[in-house]
Amino acid sequence: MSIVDDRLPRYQRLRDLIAADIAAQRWAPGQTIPSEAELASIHGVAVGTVRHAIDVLVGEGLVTRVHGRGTFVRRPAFDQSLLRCLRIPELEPGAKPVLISRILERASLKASPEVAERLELPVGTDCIRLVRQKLVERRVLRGEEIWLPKARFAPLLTVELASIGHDLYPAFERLCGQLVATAEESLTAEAIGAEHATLAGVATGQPVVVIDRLTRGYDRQPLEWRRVRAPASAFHFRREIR
Amino acid sequence: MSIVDDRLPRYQRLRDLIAADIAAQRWAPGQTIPSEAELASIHGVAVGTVRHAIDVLVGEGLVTRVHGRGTFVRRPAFDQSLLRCLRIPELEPGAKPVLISRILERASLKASPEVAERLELPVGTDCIRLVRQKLVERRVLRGEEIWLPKARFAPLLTVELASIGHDLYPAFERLCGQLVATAEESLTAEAIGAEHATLAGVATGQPVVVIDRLTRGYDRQPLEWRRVRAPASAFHFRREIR
DNA sequence: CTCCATCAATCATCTAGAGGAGTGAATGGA
DNA sequence: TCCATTCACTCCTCTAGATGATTGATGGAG
Repeated sequence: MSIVDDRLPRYQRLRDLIAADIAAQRWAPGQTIPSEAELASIHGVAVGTVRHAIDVLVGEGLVTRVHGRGTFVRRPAFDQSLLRCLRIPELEPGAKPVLISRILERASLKASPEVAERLELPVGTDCIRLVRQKLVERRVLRGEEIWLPKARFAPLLTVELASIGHDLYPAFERLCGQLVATAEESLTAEAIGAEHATLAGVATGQPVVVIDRLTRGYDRQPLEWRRVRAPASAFHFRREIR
Repeated sequence: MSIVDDRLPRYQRLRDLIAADIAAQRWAPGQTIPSEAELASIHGVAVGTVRHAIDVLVGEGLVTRVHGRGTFVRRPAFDQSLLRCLRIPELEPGAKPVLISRILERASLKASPEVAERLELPVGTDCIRLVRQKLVERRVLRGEEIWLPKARFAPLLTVELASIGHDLYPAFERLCGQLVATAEESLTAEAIGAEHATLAGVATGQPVVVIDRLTRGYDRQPLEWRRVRAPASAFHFRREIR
């Protein structure tokens, strides 16, 4: 797949080798990779060079170091998702709100040109479409339309809806063996059309934020395309510029 | 101001020292700091430790390294601003659109509770309020309301409006000697009220994005609080999650 | 059983170098 | 004048260690 370029510095080549091993799931997410001393002796370089390579991987978010324990393959940080910028209404002070999800539709469909482009598939490829709401205490937090390539996610069509659960990514892993590695998100806002208003839980014409998410596996292929609509009033995003 | 903590590792202390010198404008933005070898001999540490300290500063965006030339004090990257996510309508293909700004109001006012909180000033402190539009070929791109502490920005009240120019931050520097170091931005969306619709160039009730920006100087004090409204249809933001 | 000291494994910090590679200015010949 | 070479300066890569800090497991004392 990815050939290591001899002209690169050693720490870069080492980074590529380790990254390839992670991609090949040689070490599962949450588990440690070999210790720095081990990697140094395996690859015949100094520990400093191994540290440099791992520094790069840490910067890229592929691994995390824990002092005294080891270096761990990291799961992607979905707590940084734009979806986390949707304020959850606090019903009772102190009570932890419970997020429920309700799947309203599940169907096998052919990829439209738009879906095909997003999922990087030929038009007409078999796909799965899920329509889902996220709820907090019976109130709609957001509405979601999800597209998945059927080839990878066929089990989702046949299992009981209840067994999918409220979080999709664990289900991807449990039922279909698909691990999420990265995601790209984009954000726009619009006045919601009648066709989406009910799903998002707002009145037609109200302002909503539209969050698109494309998740990719460790092989960099698209796994899921999702379009989310939520009331604009609930959305608040912050960032720092330096 | 900031006391260097002896318990911290050397590279961290060194980072703090260098950062303090940058904050004190000992080296101007765009200029080099002393070479790694020099810093090592000045502070009596190994070059590796200096490199580590500078690695941290690079990660924080305070400096940039250029191979063979030196390490430079960096200006903040405002090309990452959310304001850059506003699509500029392309009127003629190939033609580079010209951004014009028009100051509609300029006044000296007392800080309201909200303004005071944002600028971290006592309520009632003298401030300057600017109301401004950004235009592309006579079309409104966004509307802005800007608050500045009068103590730092008094010259802006008396100069000719034309001499402020289209970009605010160069004017801050040129006319008031104020350098922008960092900014915090936040984003929400709403249906625009009648009081802001004209400024933002949209009809009342249309969806707009609201971008708040607080800029700070190298002394970490707030310099400017700005609230921007722009048509939601023009806004598009992307990010990657790893 | 609980608490605490010990210990091995692991990452973190730091040193002191050698040699490589990119940059820009000075130099000198065509 | 123009261009290639040289050279000093800078950051970059890499080595081979020593020592410190953190963690989790183990085993003994109370």
